[in-house]
Amino acid sequence: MFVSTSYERTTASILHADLDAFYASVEQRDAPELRGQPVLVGGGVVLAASYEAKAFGVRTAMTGGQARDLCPQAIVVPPRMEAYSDASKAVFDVFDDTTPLVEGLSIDEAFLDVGGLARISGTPQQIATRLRERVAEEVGLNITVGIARTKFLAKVASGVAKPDGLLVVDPNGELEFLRPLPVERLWGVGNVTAEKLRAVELSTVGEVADLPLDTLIGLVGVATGRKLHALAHNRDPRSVVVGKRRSSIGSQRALGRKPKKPGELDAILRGIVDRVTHRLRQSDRVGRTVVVRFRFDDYTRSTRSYTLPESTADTSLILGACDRLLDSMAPTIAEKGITLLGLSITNLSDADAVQLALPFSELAFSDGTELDAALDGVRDKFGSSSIGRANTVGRDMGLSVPMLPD
DNA sequence: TCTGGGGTCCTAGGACCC
DNA sequence: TCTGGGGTCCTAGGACCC
Repeated sequence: MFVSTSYERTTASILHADLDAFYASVEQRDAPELRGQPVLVGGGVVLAASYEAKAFGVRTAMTGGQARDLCPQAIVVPPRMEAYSDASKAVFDVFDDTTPLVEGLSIDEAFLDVGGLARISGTPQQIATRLRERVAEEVGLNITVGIARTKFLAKVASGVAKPDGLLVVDPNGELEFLRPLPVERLWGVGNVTAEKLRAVELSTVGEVADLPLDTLIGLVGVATGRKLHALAHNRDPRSVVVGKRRSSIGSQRALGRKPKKPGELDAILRGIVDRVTHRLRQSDRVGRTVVVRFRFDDYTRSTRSYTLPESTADTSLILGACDRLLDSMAPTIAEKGITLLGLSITNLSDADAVQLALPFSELAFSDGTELDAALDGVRDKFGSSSIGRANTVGRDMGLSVPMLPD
């Protein structure tokens, strides 16, 4: 991982790039007859809606029924996850070609730090304009870009500017931009938190900012309270971080309400385990914690997890753990009925990494020389040119050492 | 025609260790 | 024998995001 320089910025040089109505736009790009039409991706629940559909009030995560009430003429298409994944890769290639400092947030958005590129590529605004043109020409999709001094403001800016827009937040006008915005614009404020805030008559960012920290913590909890307090005061020191890796890989399937035949759940689980372990192996990761996810007929949810003694991507090992977790839930499933089955593998590490533990008693940190010597020893022994994740494990320092090809 | 599919981060209690 | 402080790991659940 590489973190961009964390000096206090004075110029707006962080870009937040966000693909517009991503899944629906890919569908319209690939099927000309869908262009200009209200398009919904996903029938049961709306995964994405084209802007033509959004004009009727359709929103992501609505049920199919609600969406069709609002927009009966909408064309519904099934999701094509692989097409979206390919389109995402093509867009990220353009990002990576723009600056080495790219931090992906999800399949359709990323932060780009263009602070050091003035001499080579021009101002952030010029860079963003070219980026939008390139993504349109080379991938055939629209992106919206927000530009600001901090990540948070850049993301807010892109949200305000979409669709197909570009907005710069002037470093001299940040509070004027921020304070009138509705609280929902704050990162981490969803329905639940927004309701809590609105219940005490707080509706704008400025009103949240004027609240004492302790009051805010009392309303929404410690972690959320501190975060919101900082963001509402326009404090966001986070840098663009390159090379972040996903920390879980999972898959799930909605099952509908119809009664399940004997053995049906086992077969579905088997399919999900196959899919997830295949993706693990493809990305050269192994995982240690198996999380099985359940949703019941009454739409309550539960998870059951089990941590294996060692990380693995082995189908039969993970399937065995899943079977036991499914069995432990069998009485509840029999009683309530099941409508969703899912699996996540977490606690991920690199499949080719060697886990080492170095006793602290053999290390001294006063000037770092002993630590360096120990790490040199590791490099010699394993022929590795880089040391991966380091963490403390009891009285040892744990190291994850990627085994690189010679 | 009621309810995707992929993720992240935080909290809190209990077990366990030194 | 009793008390305790400090820490990690595991499990389960909840909020939030796209």
